[in-house]
Amino acid sequence: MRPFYHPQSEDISLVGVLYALGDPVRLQIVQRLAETGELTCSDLDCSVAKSTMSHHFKILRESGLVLTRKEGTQHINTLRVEDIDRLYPGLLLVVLRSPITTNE
Amino acid sequence: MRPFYHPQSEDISLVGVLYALGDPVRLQIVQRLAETGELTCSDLDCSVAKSTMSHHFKILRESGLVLTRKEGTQHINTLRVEDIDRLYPGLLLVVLRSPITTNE
DNA sequence: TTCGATAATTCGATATTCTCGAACTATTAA
DNA sequence: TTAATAGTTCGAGAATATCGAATTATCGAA
Repeated sequence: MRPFYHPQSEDISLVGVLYALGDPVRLQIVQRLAETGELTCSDLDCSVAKSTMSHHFKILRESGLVLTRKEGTQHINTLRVEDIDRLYPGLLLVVLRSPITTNE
Repeated sequence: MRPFYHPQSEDISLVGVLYALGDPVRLQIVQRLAETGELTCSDLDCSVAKSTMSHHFKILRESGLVLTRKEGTQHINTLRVEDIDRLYPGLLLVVLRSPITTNE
């Protein structure tokens, strides 16, 4: 298993972040992360397959929205709140203000 | 040619808007629309095919970001600033604050 | 009216991306 | 070791994007 790629904050692009947010599953992950602080894959009871979930976390990670660290057998995900707030002030507020989308 | 579909403002979803913004060509269109007020397809010198451009405008329209009206042979596009600002206050500011992305 | 010219959409084919289940890797605990 | 848990990677089929060519719509001139 290769180590995770996390972009430097200067390599985070707006379009990449918006792309990552533009999916109902990923948007919900980000909304729950913002509420709870951190989450593992399996904290989310989701309608999609485990492998798909892994793919979604990869996109969130590589867009710069999420930091993933290993702890034992789990991967713990957190929002890169400071980076995103500094680069795109107001964006996370918009995402949080909207009610959690029940998976459509 | 069927008439254009434009969602009612109550049918505009955050994830749909973010999806529409999460593409470099569409993001640039929105940024330019916000600056110039209105644009036709052919106002944009773009690296993508005409048919692809048409597809991008369709996605912007159906997400609720853009209103398209016919005037003679042209289709004039405007941002639905009031709807978006009311539904997702701060979102357009985030998009505008970031420098126009040269088509990557 | 008919013939271009202009503007943009629609169509059909290929290319890219998404989703899934199965197989695999890594870590911990018995 | 072995089994259990957590998550990734792989390969195939489904969905979406992009392109060029054909089509629709409107306007202005012959």
